[in-house]
Amino acid sequence: MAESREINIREFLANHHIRPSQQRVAIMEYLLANKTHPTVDQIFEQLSVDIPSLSKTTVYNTLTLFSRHGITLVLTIDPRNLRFDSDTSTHAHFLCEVCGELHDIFLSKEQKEALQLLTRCEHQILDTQLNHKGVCKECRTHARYQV
Amino acid sequence: MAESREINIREFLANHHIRPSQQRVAIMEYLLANKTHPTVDQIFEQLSVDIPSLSKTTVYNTLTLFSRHGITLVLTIDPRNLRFDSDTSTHAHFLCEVCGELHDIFLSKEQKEALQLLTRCEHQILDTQLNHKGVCKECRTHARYQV
DNA sequence: GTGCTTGCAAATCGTTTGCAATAGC
DNA sequence: GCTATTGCAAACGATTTGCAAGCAC
Repeated sequence: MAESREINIREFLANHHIRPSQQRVAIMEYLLANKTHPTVDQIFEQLSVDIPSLSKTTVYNTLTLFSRHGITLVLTIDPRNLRFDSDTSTHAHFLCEVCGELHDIFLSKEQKEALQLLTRCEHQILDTQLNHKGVCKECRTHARYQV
Repeated sequence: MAESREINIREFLANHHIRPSQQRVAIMEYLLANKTHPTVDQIFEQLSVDIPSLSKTTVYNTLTLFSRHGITLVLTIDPRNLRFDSDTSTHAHFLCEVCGELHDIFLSKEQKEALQLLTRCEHQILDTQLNHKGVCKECRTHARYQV
């Protein structure tokens, strides 16, 4: 299982003209398995367990490489850290200002069409991000915050 | 002219329960006059000419205060710096990855309705930002960049 | 063996914090 | 006069850079 997945990832990277080093495969595998928009630190901490020699520089290099090749998104919604997302399909994001959690907001067909209408302008758009901030469902219902 | 504008800004801040200190008035005046989504550094450099004692800490404090009171937006589109915007009306932004310029994208009535449709979800949304990145009109036509 | 990739250490730089001096109601 | 605000200096922390060692074709 894990082995065939790794082979798929190697092929996936190779198809995108990215040499599939151990580190790169591990990072892409992590991103695909953890759709939590991890920070560089989170990726680094987790993967360091299996790859003790891993350097944070390599994580930065790899994520920059992935995003240049369009197989990873760099999310700028969180002013504290960059966040990374291997889901490059059309969706929005919601950052909870109470718990800091970053949620995906998947869009209906109607909403995707609406977004389509919003991605036309005089400039050449290469990337669009729809970012919401506020208080997430969990934090509201659990009333973990004070006004 | 300048004097009456300053008085208006003092009143504007007072109406929002913000004590109108010299620095705060100057920063708000700058933001209203320069709708270029300036960084903290740009605001600081410019205002330092007239207020030599100004501290960058005060610029940070003031902008944080303004955004807490909802009279200024903190834009997170540019991963390099926070950007500030005194135009809190509904509009999108475009960051040119060639020249670094941050442009306003004003929306048609239709587009505003489309965005309205996109700002409904299970969480409590307090702020929404629609961010585009790519190559701006000027950089495309002047072919200042290489592929 | 040549060039790409990695990883260490240091540098960089935007932002935050602690605290004493100051200003404004 | 009292409290809110300012400004300095230091700390912090995310990201970048330079470079030497290692790896893969």
